[in-house]
Amino acid sequence: MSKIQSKKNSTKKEIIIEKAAKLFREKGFGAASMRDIAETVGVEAASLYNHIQSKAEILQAICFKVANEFISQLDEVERSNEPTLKKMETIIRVHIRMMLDQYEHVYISDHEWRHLPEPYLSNFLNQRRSYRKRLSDIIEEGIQKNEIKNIEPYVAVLTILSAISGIESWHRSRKTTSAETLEANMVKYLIEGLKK
Amino acid sequence: MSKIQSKKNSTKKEIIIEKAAKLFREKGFGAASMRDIAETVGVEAASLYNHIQSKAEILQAICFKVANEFISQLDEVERSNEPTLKKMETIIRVHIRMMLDQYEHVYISDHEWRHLPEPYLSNFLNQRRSYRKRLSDIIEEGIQKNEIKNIEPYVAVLTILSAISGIESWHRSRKTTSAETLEANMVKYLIEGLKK
DNA sequence: CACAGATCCTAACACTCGTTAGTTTTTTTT
DNA sequence: AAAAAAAACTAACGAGTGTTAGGATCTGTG
Repeated sequence: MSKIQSKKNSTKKEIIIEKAAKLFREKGFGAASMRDIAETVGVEAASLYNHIQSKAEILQAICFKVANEFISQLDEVERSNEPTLKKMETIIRVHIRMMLDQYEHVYISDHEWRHLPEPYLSNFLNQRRSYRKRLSDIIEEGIQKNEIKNIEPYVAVLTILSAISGIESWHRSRKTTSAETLEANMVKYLIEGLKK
Repeated sequence: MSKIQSKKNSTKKEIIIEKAAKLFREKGFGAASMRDIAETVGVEAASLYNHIQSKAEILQAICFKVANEFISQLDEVERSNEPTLKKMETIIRVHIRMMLDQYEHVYISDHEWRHLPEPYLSNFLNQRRSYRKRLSDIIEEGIQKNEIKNIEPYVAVLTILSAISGIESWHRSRKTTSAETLEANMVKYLIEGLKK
């Protein structure tokens, strides 16, 4: 049982996941081969299997790490007793910053989840549905409390999450707009649209 | 020279493109094989090559058809002398309806363009950059004319286009929200966010 | 130093991929 | 009905896929 040196193991595993993430984002999960990944790690393809079990496991690790991070941040927001608009602003900022700071991982979780093997795929989609439902409930509560404008909550959630996921495109651009400007203006846009 | 029966030819070609589009959307360009496409068309894989030149050609046809449609709609809006807010609403509605009516093609154009071979890839990206610049110019003009709120035009464009492209997720859902409700609410959200 | 275990390598397997060649069948034209 | 054209088929190519087996090498502990 290799428990003692698990620190070194997980370190190498993390390197593999990090390099793989970059390639998955650049070329897509299907087009990035194990040999591609191995090359950027500086090793032969077969050697990767001393640290991971399969290509799919890398994708799983990325997708569920991101999902868990979003969920635990939402837990926190839900526990707080802020007004609805403040809650939504916090959530929006969390999403924007995740997109700015962990671009690679969030992008993969957004775009490559369909390559997850079952039962992870169903699991992931259930988590996502549940997450959006919770966001939608926050908005619905805000409408009933007359704190935000009357808008179909599902559509508002869809609009917000999709808008933010588009930051991917900024990330690949020549960045004439700074990250701060981007965050400030997108928050402004998305929050103004919720106000009464 | 086969020009006379070009109608029957392009008809079969269109069938292939349509079936391929469905598969590209479901499984991604890379994961959808020529043999998959052939099966849904009801033919052997090799027979496809009597009507198309390559797998990539199918992707090109889809991406550029969509791009051209958006561009020509934007031409029309630019020629009109409506106020900025009205222009933006028209563009937003065009995008939403394209997403509703031509889901499969628009989705592919949004998500699978990276698999375009050169020089089509550069071409496509140039067209896209130019398109976004034109949208951004409309917003900038609106700000200078004091018709809409002071917001970074690039960020507004990014937000609008990304939000709409998220309708993809609605399309795959159980649709407890009707298309009309979706369009009305998304327009409301995105336009309110632009108003002063 | 010697042993153990972790990590690497080479080689290969069993597929699948897009595409081409060559032939046969179906459809259209004369 | 004969000839020509279009479209289908079978078979195969070369390349690339994720993954496994088995052995070599490196690393750290006793």
